[in-house]
Amino acid sequence: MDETSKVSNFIQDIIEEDLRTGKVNKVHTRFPPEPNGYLHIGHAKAICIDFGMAEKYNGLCNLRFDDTNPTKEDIEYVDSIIEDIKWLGFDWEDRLYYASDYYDQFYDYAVTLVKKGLAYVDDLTAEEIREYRGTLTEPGKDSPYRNRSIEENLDLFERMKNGEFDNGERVLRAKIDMASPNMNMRDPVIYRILKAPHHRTGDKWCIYPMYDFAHPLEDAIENITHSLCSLEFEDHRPLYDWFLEKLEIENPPRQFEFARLNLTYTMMSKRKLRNLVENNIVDSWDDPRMPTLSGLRRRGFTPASIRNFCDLIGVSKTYSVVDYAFLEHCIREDLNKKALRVMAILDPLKVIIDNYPEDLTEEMDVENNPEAPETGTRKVPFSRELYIERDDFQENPPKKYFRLKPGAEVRLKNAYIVKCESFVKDDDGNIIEVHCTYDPESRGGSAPDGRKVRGTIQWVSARHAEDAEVRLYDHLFTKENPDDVSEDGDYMENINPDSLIVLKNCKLEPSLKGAKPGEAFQFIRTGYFCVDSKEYKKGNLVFNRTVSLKDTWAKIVKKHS
RNA sequence: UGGGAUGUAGCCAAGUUGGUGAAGGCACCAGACUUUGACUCUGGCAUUCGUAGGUUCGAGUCCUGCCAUCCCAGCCA
Repeated sequence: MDETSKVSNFIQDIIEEDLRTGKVNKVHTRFPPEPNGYLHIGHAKAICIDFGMAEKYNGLCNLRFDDTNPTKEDIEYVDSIIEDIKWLGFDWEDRLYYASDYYDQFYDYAVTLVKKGLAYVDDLTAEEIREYRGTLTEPGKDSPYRNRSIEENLDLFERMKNGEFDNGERVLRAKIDMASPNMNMRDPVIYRILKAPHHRTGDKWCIYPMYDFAHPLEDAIENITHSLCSLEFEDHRPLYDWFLEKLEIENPPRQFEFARLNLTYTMMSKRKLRNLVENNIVDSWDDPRMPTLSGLRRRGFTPASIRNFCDLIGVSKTYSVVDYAFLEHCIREDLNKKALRVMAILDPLKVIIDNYPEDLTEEMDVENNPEAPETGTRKVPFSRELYIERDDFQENPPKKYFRLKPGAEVRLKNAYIVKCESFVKDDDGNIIEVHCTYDPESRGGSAPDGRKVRGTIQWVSARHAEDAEVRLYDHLFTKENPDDVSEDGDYMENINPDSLIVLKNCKLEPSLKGAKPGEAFQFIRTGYFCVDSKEYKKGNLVFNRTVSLKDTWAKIVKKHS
């Protein structure tokens, strides 16, 4: 994608070697999601690797839904997965496939195995199969049905297909080695009876292939050259190769495994993410705090930032946990170039310029993005009563506080230099109003006498301000590892109670009134924000904080406290 | 105590057949610049590659032992 892809990784090394030796002529990969949940940032890594490797070496990458378990899968997930991959910017052209497209072929392959004496129908119950399998340190033992005749197996398997048996009554197993130190080779089940309608094949089938059987075959059918998956499938590779060998597949695909993505303060398990939704810890799969692609999208992350992130973290076989700050860096880097700068006050404090005419409004010129001068400028109204950020005034400030303080000057960005003359407190001692005078000679923000004003703050004209709700998001968990829990607790105890802070009384510059979902803004000196798409549909103007700006001052304050 | 894998800075991660300098990024620290305490820029940040030995003129790269961590006993993927 960019200059960083120069850095090599072991998969590139393999592909380059294969291309060099002529082992393969054209790289062909696939991304094979099971449509049983929403895609998350961990899938984005896999997508970037699968599609990225094909792209880099002028090959092809298929999108294939691995839909071999109708009890867990749904069309809803198919749709969301397609939307998310498109959003990331990858294209599979006309190569959208489903494992269910190959059910007839899988069945034939299974029959072939039976005919070769390499598969048999087992009548053991699930419970018995588990007992016969042995343990990690003890070998398993053969099922009493292991040596049925080929004819009987053929007959039984066909009757399984015809629906003559109930769920769980019989399975088809590969005949390999019950004493193998690799559990996956102890006569794995390859077909089970599942009397459940499938979202694509309806009720045509009541037996469904297992992943281990289907995967190498669908890869072979699609002429996949490099079947990339995550580390936990390493133990399955001998089985993957076994099927291809026994079924005499020519130019068989090969499987390579890489480490999946882990992020600090984040969980990737589909099951746990589902729990968050079901327990109303978040309000949906696309809650902006979720690591799902739909959540990140709603939060304001761009496809470019996520792809760049996936590029930068690299590919290896080392178990790793990437710092969330790395993701934040990537989105800041992208948005710094793209986001329009605007002024917004999240926690307003009224400022009155005593020597400014009551009913005057001036239109101040403000640059849209200094990082992209071609975006030009806009007019922002200025008047006697303004709002500034409550943080930007302090009665008794610490040293080196450059913002507004009694008797001192500060620059209102692109407007005037003002001096704090006095302030008003309510009965509880809260500052409710700051009175200033302005220097009429400093229009635009610079003083003709050349005096230096160190602090510059944002402002919004009170009578022109647009009211809006702003949602500040933070990590969903308080611990880097959400599963770092006490004796018999679970990750729920690490939920961050402040992961969402809703601010209802925010004052925005009037140009924000027309903001649309998908537009990125930098609220100057605060952070990057976007319009919440769901609230927008309901007619509400709500901004989500994508990520804050880096805050050196906060660091200094923290260090001295 | 079976099998498979992995161990390079706080984090991610390059290190091709062993050969003077242990890439790069994030984070962090120091400084410059600044009408965003942002951005940008400059400098710093592993005498050492899990560990103990061995081979070698020379090892992160080869050999041996040990240690640590992860994965596997679904009719899930």
